[in-house]
Amino acid sequence: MSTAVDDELWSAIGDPTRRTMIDLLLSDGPGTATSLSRRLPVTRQAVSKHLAVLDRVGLIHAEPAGRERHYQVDEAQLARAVAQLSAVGATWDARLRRIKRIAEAIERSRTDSEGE
Amino acid sequence: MSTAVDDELWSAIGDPTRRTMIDLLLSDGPGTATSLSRRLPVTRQAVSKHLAVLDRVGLIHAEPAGRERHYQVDEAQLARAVAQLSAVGATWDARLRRIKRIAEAIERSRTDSEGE
DNA sequence: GGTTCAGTGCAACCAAAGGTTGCGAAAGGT
DNA sequence: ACCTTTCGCAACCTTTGGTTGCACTGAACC
Repeated sequence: MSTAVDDELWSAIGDPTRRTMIDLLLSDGPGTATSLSRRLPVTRQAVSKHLAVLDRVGLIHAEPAGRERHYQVDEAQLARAVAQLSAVGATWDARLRRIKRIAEAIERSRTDSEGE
Repeated sequence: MSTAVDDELWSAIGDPTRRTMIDLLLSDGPGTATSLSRRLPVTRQAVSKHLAVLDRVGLIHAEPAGRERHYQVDEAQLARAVAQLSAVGATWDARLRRIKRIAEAIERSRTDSEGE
């Protein structure tokens, strides 16, 4: 099912603000806490905390540049996260399909014995 | 990007306990707060709250049966959630690929001008 | 060199969410 | 009738996302 490490990644990308931040870092390239906060409805400090969380799980890494800290997405780690997303999706999808097959089988056997 | 409705679905399936609950409801069929709590590391009340959350966003629905309340996954809604999961995954995947292409292009132009 | 300005980090504080315990109420089995 | 099981509600604790306020540092400008 899901391990502790998986849950860390999940909870990291589960937050809507952090998802948007990853989106921004991917679409606009590396950015700082201040630059990100300008494009988000939260303060710089909130962004800074989120960056710390994402950094801890390895989804991004910082690169000090003078007085700024440039954050950048770790592509390999994000690829891993995406893989886990699709894995859960695939699991649920498969179970939904199985349930549907069973439901259809029941429906068939019910209509088969309808004339009794 | 992400709408408010999307975020509701996300935060619903973002919680590890709720994800496991959905897993259990899919694999073992309908269940009650008590039956689920027996297979989870949390109390019945915690499970009950999660069930309420999942019910509010429509991912599951309850069916009162005597003194019990049987909860069951809403397949259509879960299918929608899965679609959103894979949508985000696909977006990030595409951006990762684009970044990789750009990086390779830069690498090429760098090695081209290496002999100067 | 000193002043000023933008970017950061740290600490205190607040509200919401996940989790717990304790209790009373209602449906079932004996 | 009694006891058990399941549930819902309320109070409480802890974590987390968010805020404000302040002190610090690198860079630019005089």
